[in-house]
Amino acid sequence: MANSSHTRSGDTQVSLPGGGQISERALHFLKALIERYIRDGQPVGSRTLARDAGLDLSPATVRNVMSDLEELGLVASPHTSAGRVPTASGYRLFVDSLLTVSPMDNSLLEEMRSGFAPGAESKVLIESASRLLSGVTHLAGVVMVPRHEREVFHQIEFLKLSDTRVLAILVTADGEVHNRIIHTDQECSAAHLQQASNYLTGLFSGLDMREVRRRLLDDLKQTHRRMDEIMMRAMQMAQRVVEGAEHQDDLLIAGQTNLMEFEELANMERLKSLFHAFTEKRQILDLLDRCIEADGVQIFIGQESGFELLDDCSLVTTTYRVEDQILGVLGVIGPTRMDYRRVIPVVDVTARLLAAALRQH
Amino acid sequence: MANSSHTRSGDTQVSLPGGGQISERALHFLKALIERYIRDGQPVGSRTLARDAGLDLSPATVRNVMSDLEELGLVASPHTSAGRVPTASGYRLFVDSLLTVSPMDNSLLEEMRSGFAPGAESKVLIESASRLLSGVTHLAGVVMVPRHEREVFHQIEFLKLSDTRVLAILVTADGEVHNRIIHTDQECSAAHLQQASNYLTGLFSGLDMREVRRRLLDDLKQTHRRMDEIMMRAMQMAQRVVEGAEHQDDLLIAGQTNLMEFEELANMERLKSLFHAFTEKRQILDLLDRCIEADGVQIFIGQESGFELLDDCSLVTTTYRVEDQILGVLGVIGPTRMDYRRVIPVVDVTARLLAAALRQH
DNA sequence: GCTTAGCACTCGCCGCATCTGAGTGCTAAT
DNA sequence: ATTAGCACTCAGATGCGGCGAGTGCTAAGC
Repeated sequence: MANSSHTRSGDTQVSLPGGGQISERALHFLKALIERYIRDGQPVGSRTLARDAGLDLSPATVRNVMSDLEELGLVASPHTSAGRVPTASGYRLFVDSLLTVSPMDNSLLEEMRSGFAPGAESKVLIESASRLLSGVTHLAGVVMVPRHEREVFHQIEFLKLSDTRVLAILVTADGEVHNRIIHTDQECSAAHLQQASNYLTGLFSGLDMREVRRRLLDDLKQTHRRMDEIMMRAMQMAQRVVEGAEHQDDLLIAGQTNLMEFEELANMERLKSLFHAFTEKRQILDLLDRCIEADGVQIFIGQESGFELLDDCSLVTTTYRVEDQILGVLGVIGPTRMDYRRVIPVVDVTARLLAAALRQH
Repeated sequence: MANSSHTRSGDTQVSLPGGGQISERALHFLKALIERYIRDGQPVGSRTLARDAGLDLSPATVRNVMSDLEELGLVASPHTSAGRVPTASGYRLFVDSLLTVSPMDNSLLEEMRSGFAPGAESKVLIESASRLLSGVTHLAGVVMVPRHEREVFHQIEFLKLSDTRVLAILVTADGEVHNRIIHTDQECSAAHLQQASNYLTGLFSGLDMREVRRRLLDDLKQTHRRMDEIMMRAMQMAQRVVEGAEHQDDLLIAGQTNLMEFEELANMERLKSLFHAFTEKRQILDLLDRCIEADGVQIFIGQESGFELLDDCSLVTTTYRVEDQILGVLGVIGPTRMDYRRVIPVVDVTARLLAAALRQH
């Protein structure tokens, strides 16, 4: 066992994150194997790989190398007489150091760019983004919409609907509009409402929602008597609006049905719970939340998501931001066996396009 | 062949919509067969049916009757040595004349009633309805939301966002709020906007949207010069709002994943296209549109929907209305083999509860 | 004249054995 | 270090016999 590694001694050795050593050549084979497996989804045998790798070596040699890769836990064979399949760690290594992302084809870029109607509302833009993601990659596209917390208060307005109902309209700096109907016990005149909205808008305009919420609470507590009654009521109404808009951060998913195409997921049980999670959204949101601080494209492979449902899935995400302010996260969900080379640039570009479109507000 | 019908001559004969004759007893068997089939989804054999029907007849007799039913196209056998399965016409006859809907259990009624938060916004109520439908029946619940056309204009308000952008808020009589951001070439002062909204609200309040749209068009054409410029511009803005709100009639679907439980639909191809139709919504909407004039609970069985995707599905719908005004359609989609006895009252009650909740506006 | 027992028959399904082909690991030769 | 050769493994396809559920028909029974 002193040297079971089938590696030419002259070959460059590379050390693995896991601690092992691996030859350049073995990595080359791993790359070829994964690319092949991504292409047609079937275990790759030594003969095929020998042909694929372009190194003019015999299948027997390849077998030796594959045996090493297996020992390192980078590939596995579903059963004795099948080829090899990448493991999660195999994919990990692949995306981290082997992957050469293909630059994006110009016509596709153009197509994607035209997917965003310029000047549209942010909600529409976000829908476009998720539709594009799923359409172009044939996977499920996800976009987490701006967390309300990070939005900036712009103005608030009250509209009398009837004697006891007031419509509050909260406009944020990015042009988003939130409505809420408030039932009041006391009647408010239009003039009072106007006054209230002017007051609040002056007070909070330009602050982010977290700050607004904080001040609202403080002011309500402290200045209990100093304010006149109308302003007091205005503050109370404002609080209800702001509270109602809490946890507005939502998730848009498109192209879920795309996932039904993949045999590795073609299992009713799994699909059902997956789709269920998609409609519940909560868990997916939590997951995306974890990506929000990261820079650049993030990839979760298989169990890395720490979320059993997505064991056979990968998640490719990135943040989109306007003026260094992170607005949200977008990406795709698909089987671990997805075409990372193509998917990664698409996710990246979508984020940039979305950000650019949002910047126009 | 003069009399191949295995029917006691003393038995009451009933004529069928299709033209044939059938004995009361045969109908009783049909009913038992369908109920059994709905229960456990497997072809029903003569022995089982003999036991089930409670008539103390031998399997042989039952076989004769079943043979008649088959001749009439009410049941079919998947293959020689399987039992019988209801056909679409069988189900049709069943729901039309054999079905005894079970009165709704009180605790369920209570549960459903509490599913509607009193005084909530109509959007929330509609969501509750679709969630309830799918939750209680374990099928997919659909609710078509009020067609904007039929809604009644209540008030309109304009809010200045920036120099060139105005937020238009359209409130309908049922408390629904529609926003739209309008880009204007010319700057509008807050006073002008106030004036405009007063003017328009006075002009259109109480009219239904169809009427509003019509008048808007007429007035814009005819009174071209008689109005001052500000009002003119107000009308133009209003038109853009109303236009934008067109075809707002939308569809809410809940519990799609429930459909994955049924083996008769457990076919990736079919499921995929079904789910696709659910996200596209267009076709389902058209279908529901056809139910809008009907009174009471409507049932489409299998191909009756005229919509290939739903060949193995049934659709149970009813309208919900407030003060004799039809607001929309709701119901469930599920496999033809669904428990109509239970589903029909649920659909019915949901419609009533939703209507009652909406009436509070 | 219905009803029913009896019987031959059909046919899907299950388990079993067999065969094939792809792919492996090992060993010995180059 | 590489490779040809070989024995071996194993999933998947194919074919076969038996079983059981269910049918249709016929003839006997009430």
